[in-house]
Amino acid sequence: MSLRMALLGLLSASGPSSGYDLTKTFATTLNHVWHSTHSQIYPELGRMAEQQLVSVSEQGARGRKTYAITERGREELKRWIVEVEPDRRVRSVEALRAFLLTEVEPEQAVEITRKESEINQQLSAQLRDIRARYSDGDREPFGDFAMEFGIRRYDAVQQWADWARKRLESESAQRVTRSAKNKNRSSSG
Amino acid sequence: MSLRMALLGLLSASGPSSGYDLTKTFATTLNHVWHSTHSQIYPELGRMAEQQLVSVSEQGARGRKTYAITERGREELKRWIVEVEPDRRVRSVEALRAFLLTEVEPEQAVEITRKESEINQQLSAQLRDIRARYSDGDREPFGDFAMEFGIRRYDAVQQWADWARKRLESESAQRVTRSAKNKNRSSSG
DNA sequence: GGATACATGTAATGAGTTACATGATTCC
DNA sequence: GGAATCATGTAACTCATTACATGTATCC
Repeated sequence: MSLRMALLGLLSASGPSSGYDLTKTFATTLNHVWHSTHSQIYPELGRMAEQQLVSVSEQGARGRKTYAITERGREELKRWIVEVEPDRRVRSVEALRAFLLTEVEPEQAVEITRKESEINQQLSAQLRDIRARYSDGDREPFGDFAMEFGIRRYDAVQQWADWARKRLESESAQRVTRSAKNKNRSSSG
Repeated sequence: MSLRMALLGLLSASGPSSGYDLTKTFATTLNHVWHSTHSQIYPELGRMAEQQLVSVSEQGARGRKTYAITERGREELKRWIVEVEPDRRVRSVEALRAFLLTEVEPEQAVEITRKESEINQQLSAQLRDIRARYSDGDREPFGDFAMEFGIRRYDAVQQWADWARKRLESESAQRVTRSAKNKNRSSSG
């Protein structure tokens, strides 16, 4: 249902749009929220039209269909937001990698956390950028809460990665120190 | 591949286990990392055995099969961790709800953020608990990085929810103040 | 006339969920 | 003997990804 609700939310907030328009929004803003692509979006819009959650409000050039949210669609959306218990089952590749981090050589683990920090910093910056552009009048009314959510999540992962790298490096340092001591002991014994 | 790598990681770190054992670990610790259940785990172990990433090291009572990671499995696991670029496509119901928050009445939005904060606090506490028990000797060697990751992520969402609730409440307050002023104006005019 | 962007679709495959199904052992 | 737990499996369905497929309008 999430893809469906994301589509209804966009149609509600930004007004009537084509599948093509919606796909572009999914590729930019919504990419930080709920990823999807046209091969999922077009058939879903079709099913939603069948069920009268949206209507084809206009047919334009190049086969363009403009969809609008219906009253039924709006009701469904609101009902879902307040009534449906969110699915909290976690499936996070980042968390899994964290889980598996000690399976590889310490130097490789350090490199992974370094990269993870870098990428999450970039993603956070990307979102801050989108937010800055929105604030300049171009503002969609409902973006703020989601952007803040995304920024905080990316920042948290970045901070985790920095913490993990430091921990890995201090462990390596201890190992080096220990092996240096062993060397001294064996050469002096 | 993620389910497969989670299974290889568990077999590598905790030693030979049955599908049943692995399923229990998925239901507890790994639930905060990569959710899965027996109906996915059993067939996957079968496919992994076919491909010699694991071997059936023992057959016990009640049809119990104990799987062990093979050298090939270990290589595959390490290769995946360091070489395979993680899929960063986001699909987060929490972020989506944040996105849709302004579609419902302010009071409902406040209630949603209140609940979100509460639940994430509980999830964070749950993980801290698991970590505390691990520290008491029972320690699996590789849990720390993933637990820290999960705790930070839950805490970030909790903090977002608190921030969002405050923002929603101050907006409501402003609306109330404004409507009170309008009332005064109309009654005095 | 050719490149680019607009615009929509479908088919095959893979991953994940829910429900169904069965049987063995242990504890009381 | 009955309940609980151990233990493994499969089938139907939904959701998501990748690749294939086609055609139009605009800009240069």
